[in-house]
Amino acid sequence: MSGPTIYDVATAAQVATSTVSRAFSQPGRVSADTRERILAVAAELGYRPNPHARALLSGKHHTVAMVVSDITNPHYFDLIRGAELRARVSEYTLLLVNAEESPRVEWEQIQRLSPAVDGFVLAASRLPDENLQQVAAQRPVVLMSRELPGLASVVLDHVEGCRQIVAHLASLGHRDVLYLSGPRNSWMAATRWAALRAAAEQVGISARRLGPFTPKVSQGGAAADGAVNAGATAVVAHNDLLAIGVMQRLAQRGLRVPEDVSVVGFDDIFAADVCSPGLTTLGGAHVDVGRAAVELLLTAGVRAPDDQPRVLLPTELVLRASTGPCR
Amino acid sequence: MSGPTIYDVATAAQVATSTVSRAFSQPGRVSADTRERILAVAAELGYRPNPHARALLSGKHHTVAMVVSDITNPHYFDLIRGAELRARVSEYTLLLVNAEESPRVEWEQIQRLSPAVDGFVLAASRLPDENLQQVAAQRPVVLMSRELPGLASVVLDHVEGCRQIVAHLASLGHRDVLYLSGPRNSWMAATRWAALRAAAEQVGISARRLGPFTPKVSQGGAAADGAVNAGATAVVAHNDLLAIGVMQRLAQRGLRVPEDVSVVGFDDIFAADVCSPGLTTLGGAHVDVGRAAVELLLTAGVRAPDDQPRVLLPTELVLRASTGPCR
DNA sequence: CTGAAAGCGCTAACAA
DNA sequence: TTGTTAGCGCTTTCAG
Repeated sequence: MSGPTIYDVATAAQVATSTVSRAFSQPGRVSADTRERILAVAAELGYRPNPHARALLSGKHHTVAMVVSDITNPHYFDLIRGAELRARVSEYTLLLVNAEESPRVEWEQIQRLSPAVDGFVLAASRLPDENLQQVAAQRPVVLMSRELPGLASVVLDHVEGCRQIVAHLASLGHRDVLYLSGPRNSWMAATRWAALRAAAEQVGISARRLGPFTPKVSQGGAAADGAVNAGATAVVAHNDLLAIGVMQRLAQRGLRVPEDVSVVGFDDIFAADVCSPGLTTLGGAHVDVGRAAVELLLTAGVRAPDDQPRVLLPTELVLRASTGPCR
Repeated sequence: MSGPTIYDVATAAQVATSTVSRAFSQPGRVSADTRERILAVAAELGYRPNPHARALLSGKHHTVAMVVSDITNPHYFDLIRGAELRARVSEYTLLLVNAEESPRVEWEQIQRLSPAVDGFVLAASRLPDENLQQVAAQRPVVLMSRELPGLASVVLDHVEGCRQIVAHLASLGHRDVLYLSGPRNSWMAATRWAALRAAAEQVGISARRLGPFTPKVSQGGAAADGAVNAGATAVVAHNDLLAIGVMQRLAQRGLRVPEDVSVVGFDDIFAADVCSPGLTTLGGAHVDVGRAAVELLLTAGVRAPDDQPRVLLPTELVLRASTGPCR
């Protein structure tokens, strides 16, 4: 059932359990040959250290929990991949949990896992600020795609990215952009809208907003109809999924992209490259976001609460066929 | 640091630690009012049971590890989602690990995690049969997208699916199908080839094979060139990613899909629906595969080794524009 | 450099 | 129904 323990190894190797323990955790503090003998015996017996027992005493679990606000969204998979990658490098285990877009579920999961992990990386957390602060008081936390003063975070530079989007659209002659907004409690949605609006003002064009929409393909229909009704010449959808849904509905209604309406998305998911027309979208190294978040968590050591790093990764406006000159 | 323990709760509630323990794990075996008092005190103190301590003694970890052969492949996302979903229902934690297409990494990860989880679900495992048997000897295991006598498994019915593909192609007048094969150590690749071949024979057309190819978009170029060189009129790619890569290369070379070559994929990933032409592909409820695998694992209880369930889920041939009459 | 012994937080007999 | 008492497998003082 549950394999050999250090006792078995100690007996077989004729040493004390503590020596076996040291042979594994502090190789320096055991003489070379005893250690060798122990390792040999351990290997022969098929001994595996029990992570639970280890964690119980040491308080180190070698585990980080990643909470994703909606595991359904393909965009998050790059974050997950990056996080998994970085965790593995340090021989940490990545625990994946889905919050199902529900702050309550997110909170419960975090509370449940809290005593068993070294820290949390939260992807696009939907928790209110106060709750985030509470979590941070218990365990190291790194936010992804969200910022909060006092907490470490990794985000793509959407302010700059939105500026690029608006500049691109303006250069094509558009005098107005319509933002199809994401979920109400999404920090990202608020950030993008603010950035879009500011950028628009700066170049002297108007910015409007519609929504919120659940950022899925299926919601694209409603969003598209709203956009048409608003007489938009250029729409910026909260993410690529929504953008693709918008394009599908537009095509269905006989409107051409980009001749009648230009469409821009966010995330640069794989589908944005293969759909037609190809979707102009704000991409970035999402894998690096995941990677950096775990990196920050693992090195969280001794940073003061008022000295939490905010990592800003560059975005990249990927131009494809969905944007064109204003009609 | 590490919150209150049952001792703190016991003291505060004026009961023994065992009573506190019972109040949480066997609510029935404690009088209603003492339990209520305990829970109240626990809540007030912010007590959270420590999963490690619990696991150490009980041997139940409430955790299942999911090992994915290549987390890069979007197809697995559905499996992951399904697994996460089912795990959550039973308040199990899903531990996600990536094997990076390497049997060695896969083996090491499994060994490392083995003492800390209740079982494994292995997605498209690349391990040789013997290793799988060894793993199964230590812990309950459920295979996804792979079968092995003596082990529980959940797979889509590719035999039937391949028959549908071949029938579809034959009905369009194709007299030959070319399978662009997946990785050499992929059970799926072998299964698909065997099924395709058998189905082709049955309807009296020829089947050929090229590869193996790493099933990524980037490999589609080589696969496409090989297919053209072989004079194929219909190709069946190991997955949608490869199929999309093939279509891109074909377009680049001025060949039309489906007029010159029909293309079929596997998995029905999101991109298959939005690429152009839309990709005909063998889909299925992948989320259910993930769900069923975890389900099987959690109910693994007392099944004999020779009585391991093999769940076969239906496939569905999704017809899109990439297949057409033979030229 | 190595051994003895005391727990980490919790559960599971066994009593009461 | 509740309390007492051993541990689960490991790390970590503290001696030797």
